[in-house]
Amino acid sequence: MSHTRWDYAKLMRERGFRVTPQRQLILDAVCEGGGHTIYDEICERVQAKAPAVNRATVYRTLNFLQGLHLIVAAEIGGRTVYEIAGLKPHHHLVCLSCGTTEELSHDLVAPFFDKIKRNRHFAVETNHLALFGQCQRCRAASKPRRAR
Amino acid sequence: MSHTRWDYAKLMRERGFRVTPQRQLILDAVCEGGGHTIYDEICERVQAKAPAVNRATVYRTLNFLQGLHLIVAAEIGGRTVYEIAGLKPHHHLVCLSCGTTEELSHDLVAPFFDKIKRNRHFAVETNHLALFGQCQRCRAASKPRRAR
DNA sequence: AATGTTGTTGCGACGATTCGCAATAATGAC
DNA sequence: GTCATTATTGCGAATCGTCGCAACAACATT
Repeated sequence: MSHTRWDYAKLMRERGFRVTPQRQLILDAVCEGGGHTIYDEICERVQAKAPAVNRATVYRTLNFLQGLHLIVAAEIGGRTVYEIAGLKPHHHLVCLSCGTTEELSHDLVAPFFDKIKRNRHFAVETNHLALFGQCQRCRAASKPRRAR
Repeated sequence: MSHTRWDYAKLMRERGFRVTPQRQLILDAVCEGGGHTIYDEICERVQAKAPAVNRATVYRTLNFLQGLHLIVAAEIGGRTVYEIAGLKPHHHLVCLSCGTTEELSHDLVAPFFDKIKRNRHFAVETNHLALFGQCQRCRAASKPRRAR
């Protein structure tokens, strides 16, 4: 499991938080997803091992883990997706016509963030950007934006 | 009221939609906010004039007005903020330490979107981007990220 | 001005998410 | 290992945003 690379237990205790089975299970569940994982998948994996874990606990823990920067969240297609943090930052292009999402490498984004740092002295930390627009195919077909 | 510049009534009728008091009130309410307005403020202003307007109608109308590009929405600090569209597209830098938001001109962003179009053949339409990070002052003071 | 058509609204209900609080259990001190 | 402290959980209730549907009202036609 890739998250064992960071000593998350130590990190939590250092800041006065407690390491609970629920938190470990939920962190594992996000990890098992590999890439993007939605709330339902997380709940499913957690409850397979511990059916008694409460819905509210899952929500609270996901926010908590975000606060520790152990996981990151992004809004894609109206859903919140989670993934383990610390991987290379990456981004998404979401088509407003057909709804598909493509990956956008950080290499293309980094110079833009650098420019903001130089011009505005603001250090962007967003590492999971979602940009909306029209993909190549839909643009060629000039498909209308679909209702959301 | 700045939105009277666009003949929104004509725009609606041309596309087969109807101009209702509710839609006018809600558009006014967004307008009165000047800059960013959240749902609660809109509701408050609308219900001051017409207490019977339903919650669902406000939500539906806000989406509707977005569809017509009369208003734009953005996620800032976990809240959805609305403002009158038609102004020059602009963006925001939100500081994770002190919570302040600065404006980011589209001039700085446009070349980035152009690059994406050239490289990925994807036409970004996001006209209200929010980037998170640390502002100059907090970076100098190396303030920690505040809890959310 | 009266009428018919049909886009909109208000309502109630639903699932999703958050919140307050008492019970529980992780942690440090002994 | 036992105990005290208090962060965290589970629970139920409250809130948020959306949906289906019947009643309503905007608008074109006459």
